[in-house]
Amino acid sequence: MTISQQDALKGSGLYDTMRRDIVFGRLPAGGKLLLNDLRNRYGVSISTIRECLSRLVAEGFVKSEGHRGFHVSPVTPEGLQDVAELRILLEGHALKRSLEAGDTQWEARIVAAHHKLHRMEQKMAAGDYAVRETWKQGDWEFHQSLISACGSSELMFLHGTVFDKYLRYQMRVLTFRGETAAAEHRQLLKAALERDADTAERILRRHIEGGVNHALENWQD
Amino acid sequence: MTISQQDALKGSGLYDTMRRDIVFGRLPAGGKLLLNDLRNRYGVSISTIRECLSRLVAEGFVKSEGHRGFHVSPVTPEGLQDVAELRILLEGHALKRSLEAGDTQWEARIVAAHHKLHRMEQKMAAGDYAVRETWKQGDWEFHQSLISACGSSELMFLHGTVFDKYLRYQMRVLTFRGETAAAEHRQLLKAALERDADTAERILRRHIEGGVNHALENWQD
DNA sequence: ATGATTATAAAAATCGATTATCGTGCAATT
DNA sequence: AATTGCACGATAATCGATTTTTATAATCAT
Repeated sequence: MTISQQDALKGSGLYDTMRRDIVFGRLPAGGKLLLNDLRNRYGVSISTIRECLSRLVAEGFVKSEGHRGFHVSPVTPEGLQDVAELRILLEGHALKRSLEAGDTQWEARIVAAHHKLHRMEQKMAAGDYAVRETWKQGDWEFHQSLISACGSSELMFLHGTVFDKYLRYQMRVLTFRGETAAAEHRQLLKAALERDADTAERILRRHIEGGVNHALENWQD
Repeated sequence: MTISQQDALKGSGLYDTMRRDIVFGRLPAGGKLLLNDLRNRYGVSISTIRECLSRLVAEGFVKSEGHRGFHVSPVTPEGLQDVAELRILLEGHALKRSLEAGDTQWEARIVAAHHKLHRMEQKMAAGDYAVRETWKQGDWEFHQSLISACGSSELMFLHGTVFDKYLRYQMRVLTFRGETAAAEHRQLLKAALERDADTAERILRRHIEGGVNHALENWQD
């Protein structure tokens, strides 16, 4: 018996879907979130929607104001700077720890993750914009793999959330920055395998700040 | 017309109460959270309880396992180390930024916050254990005030949560470490006012690691 | 007696409906 | 004409009940 599409969107499945919808802009930044609309859109009851929204509020993807409902967190240039600095802080620290502690299995993980990402980057470069989300998924997984030997689950978890907040800003930019980013990913992998923490951190900072500038230059509300 | 005590525990009021109950151990670490019990305990419906739990899950105070319910996040020595390192990273960074950017109003805030904290520390030293929670509230507010000029609301928010996770470990320790901590708070205030970032960060690290060691030495499950 | 299978009870997850709150437009008063 | 108060519609927040899932106990077969 197959699971119907309706049932697939319950519980944590709904949460994943809504978080994605926010990160990838299908629920527009700053937009009002009507409970009835969401109920229709996702085909679940108000209670289930609210449960999900509570989680997203706690993570900062959604804002709630007293008894006046919910809306997607707005995007601002300052917010981008803020989240980017936080990502540099968390990922930079975790990266250092990971390079110190990573074993051969970790090396295998980052090589594998980079390979998957690289394939997506090639498709994007070839103009196949359909893989946009898979591409960014690969991006996420590569960066997570890099820090996966840092030894702190708290840090990994926080980084995952902050990365998605950063990603939301990147997804708003229509022009492509893939070539530069791809080169930085290669350099990052190389530095990681060579356990060159200083270089890795420098590239990471450049990588993130490059994304910030690209987003600011092509800003549109 | 007065607001009844029942109604006071709705919405975000319930959230504050439950988070406090976890941090201060009234909902014991690792304990199972029965929805019916919680409904009776807080006098609200299941839906409201679940909404609140979702938020606490997102923040990491509560764990949820598939369709098998909720339990308070367990405490482990590794978890303490983990959360302490994260606090040093976040608070240390924010502190540096705050010392760079803080104006006179910020100075007034940290002096005021330290004064309130100091009063509580005196009461604790005099044996008035009834102020335990107010004391730790003052602790929280002092550290938040120190970093309040860092310019990043994301960072402040994350620190607030991480601080509470750290605090939960401290509240489990019955023996008193007040004198040492109070001295460190004084040094921290002094270094902050003198804009001596290196000293401030060194004291902060000692302050946090001191708490970790104290908790580990007096560990009890 | 032991392992597998089915009934039963307990708990979680979801839903539809009710209640409380908020925002808006209309009317009344100055 | 402007401002205040009131009523109505819309939306959010909460609840009690239903459905689904999981855990436990009992039965049956080997």
